[in-house]
Amino acid sequence: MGKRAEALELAILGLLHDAPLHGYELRKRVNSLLGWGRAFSYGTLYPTLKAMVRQNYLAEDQPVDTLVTPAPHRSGRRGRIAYRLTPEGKERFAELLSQTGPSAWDDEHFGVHFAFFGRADADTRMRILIGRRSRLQEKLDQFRSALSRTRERLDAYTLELQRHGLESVEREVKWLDDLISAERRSIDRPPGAMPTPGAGEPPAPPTGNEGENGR
Amino acid sequence: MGKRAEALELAILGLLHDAPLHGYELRKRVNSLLGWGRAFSYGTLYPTLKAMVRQNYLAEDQPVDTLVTPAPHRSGRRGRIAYRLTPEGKERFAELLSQTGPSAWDDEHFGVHFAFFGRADADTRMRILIGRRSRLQEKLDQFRSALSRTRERLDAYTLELQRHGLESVEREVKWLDDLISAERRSIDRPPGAMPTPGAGEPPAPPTGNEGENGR
DNA sequence: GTATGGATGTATCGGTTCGATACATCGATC
DNA sequence: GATCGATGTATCGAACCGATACATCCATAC
Repeated sequence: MGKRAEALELAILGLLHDAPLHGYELRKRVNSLLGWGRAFSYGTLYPTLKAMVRQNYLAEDQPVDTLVTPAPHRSGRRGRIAYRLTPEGKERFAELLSQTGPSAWDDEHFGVHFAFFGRADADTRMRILIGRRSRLQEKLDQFRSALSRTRERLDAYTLELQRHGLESVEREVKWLDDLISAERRSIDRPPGAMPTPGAGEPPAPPTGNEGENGR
Repeated sequence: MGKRAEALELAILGLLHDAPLHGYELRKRVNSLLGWGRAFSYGTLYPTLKAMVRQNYLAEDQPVDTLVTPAPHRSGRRGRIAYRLTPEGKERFAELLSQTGPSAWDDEHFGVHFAFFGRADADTRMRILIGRRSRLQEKLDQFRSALSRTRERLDAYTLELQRHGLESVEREVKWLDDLISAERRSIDRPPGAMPTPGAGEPPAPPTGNEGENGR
């Protein structure tokens, strides 16, 4: 199926879980949900939607030509097709949601999985966070060794690029560490507790995070 | 030609500028040069190399079967093809290097261009940095407006994902600001000055950068 | 009133790019 | 002396993007 379409499938299932949507809106939401990453194109979205209909995860609600807006003199407005989750779709969502392994913590997948963490159980959350962390740790290691191997023969700009890349990954690891310890705390505590490891929340800063969030 | 292959072309020209390399090594260097981003596959590299040979930017040095390593009893070792820059290739490199515009500060392109900043003139550098900054500012704006539009109906995890994404972009803008002011300073100063806006260099920290680079 | 332009919407097509794989040599380790 | 992993070139089918076509709605300006 392709890694990217796999991530898209989860995103679609998750977004349609609460309310039916049509393609255009769906795409906007998917892409703002994963704001930082690459955007999905229609050329990926529509074929994926059709495939999911074929597999019976989704159903199409054709609007026939009835009132979309209760406007007068409506006749043949180009219908917008609302996609709705079937029971099989809900099952599929649960299945994808609970899966751990590389297909959950790869660069392509992690964001979507994280976005729907609220619907996953604590065990799955923890496994994915740990997996993602060690994935990044790997990346960090080869980064550092490549850097130390070639430091002499790099000019200032290339070196700065490497340094910045390294710092970004380090920062992400730190973020994950905070999330992980927040999860651990909420396991020991009543299950109604929220993570909120961000900057600005008064109650329980995760570890020792400086809130140097100027402006 | 495709945006991605365009970036690859510049990377190849830049890496071969000093010394010829063969495909395997070339791929490793390209991908470690742009460490953070997506890696290029052979399925992209080899066709691109062939196209560049066809356009006369590169020449292939077939090793025939001579000594690659001065080992004894050599005969028909599978030759590794070293790619070498032609004069036209050098011209092409200069041309790509000096171009500004979206094709220099897009997500796909910025990293490669920055990596070879040392070979570009100060004017080009500044234009690309400014362009990149405003590109990120755009992204920041739509990020923030999307966030304020939907804040209420987001659960804690989705919100945290958004917050983290936003923070990453903000951090990148800050990085660019430091680079830009370092560039400005080195324009007023003698042209032999180095940027070195990173953490750890004693001389001239760019603005007010905290070096909280623990471990 | 109407045109011009932009947001909303569905859909497809050509070409680019990926991921997996085949194939082959080399050095090491057991 | 065989098995393994790294090095190396190369290709193919499938996945994916980007651009575009087409159509309706609604604002604002003319």
